[in-house]
Amino acid sequence: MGRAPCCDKANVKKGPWSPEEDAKLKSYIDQYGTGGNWIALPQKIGLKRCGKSCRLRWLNYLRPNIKHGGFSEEEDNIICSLYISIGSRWSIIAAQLPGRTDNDIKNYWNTRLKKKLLGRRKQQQQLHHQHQQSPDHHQQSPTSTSNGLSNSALERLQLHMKLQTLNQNPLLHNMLWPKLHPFQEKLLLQAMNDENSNNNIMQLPLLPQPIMMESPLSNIGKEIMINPTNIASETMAMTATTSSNTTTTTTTTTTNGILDHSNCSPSMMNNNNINVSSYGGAFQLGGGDFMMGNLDNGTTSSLVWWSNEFETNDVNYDRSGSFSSSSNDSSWDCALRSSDDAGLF
DNA sequence: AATACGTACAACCGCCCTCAG
DNA sequence: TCTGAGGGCGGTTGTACGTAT
Repeated sequence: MGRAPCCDKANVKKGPWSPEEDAKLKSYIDQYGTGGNWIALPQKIGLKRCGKSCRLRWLNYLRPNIKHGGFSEEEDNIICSLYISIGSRWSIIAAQLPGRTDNDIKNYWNTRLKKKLLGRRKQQQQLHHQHQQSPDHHQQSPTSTSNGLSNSALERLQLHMKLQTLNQNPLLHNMLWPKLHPFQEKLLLQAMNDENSNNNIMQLPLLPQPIMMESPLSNIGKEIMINPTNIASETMAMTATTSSNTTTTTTTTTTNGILDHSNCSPSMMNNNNINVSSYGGAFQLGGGDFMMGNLDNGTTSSLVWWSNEFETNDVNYDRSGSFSSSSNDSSWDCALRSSDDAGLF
């Protein structure tokens, strides 16, 4: 049985609010408050509006001290930082920006800030996806990418990547990403901890050993070890270890597979460890930027990394690879390929 | 001047959560 | 414990306005 509607939709006005309606609503709430019942409110004041519509109008436009437009650089920074760490939880983000509403921030993000930060890459991706939608390619869900990550998660990764790049240039970093207020830093850390506690955390110690990884689904030893010195040019050895067996696969890359961990973001490194949360990390491998993340589509789980197109637009920088597993302890597929997009192999 | 296209944003939709009965 | 109403929230749509052709 379906839920009863909150109002009589046939007799409810929709669309933009008139100044008269605004005045009625504001005047009543100023005088009596909302009374804790938005559904009953429009009848009380003779408005042919849904209670939810009244609530939205009040919260987003009529209540005092609401700011519209004119987002500052600092606000951009806060929105971006929080989006990276907690995703599209607009109400939480709005709570950190006095006078801003979740709707306002959401609109600002979707129409301007996202384009400002990701515009170039987005265009490239759209072109690429158009290419991929040929009959030879798999159909993709409109809300997911080719590797199964949600658009939101991918955007957050892309933004994180952008931040890593900027972090390597103190001048740019300071210009574009002003230092966060200590409270904002605390909030970020808290949000990240909350997220980490609910997901697989992977430690990526940089040790002079071949790349190794264990199944994200395995309960033991979730870590990847990456050789920080030269990995043989043109080839890369990988060992995938699961809880029940170990297989080794050697694959080739089209470029020198030299890991330059000196370019890892300081925020991602701690005593030679790279901490990767559920939404991934970033590092450089042989001149190309990589992002890494754990993805789980319900039936399979895998650690995936993919490259970020560099400003050179040189396709030689585009590489991606992934590990995948179909069950907790089954064998793994490992691959690294020259590509401009990520994917499972 | 007319039309097409792009952008910004207000508002709606519907799902999920909370809580009272 | 269950159920349903109300509130909260994120995603999406509709439309007005600006710009390009």
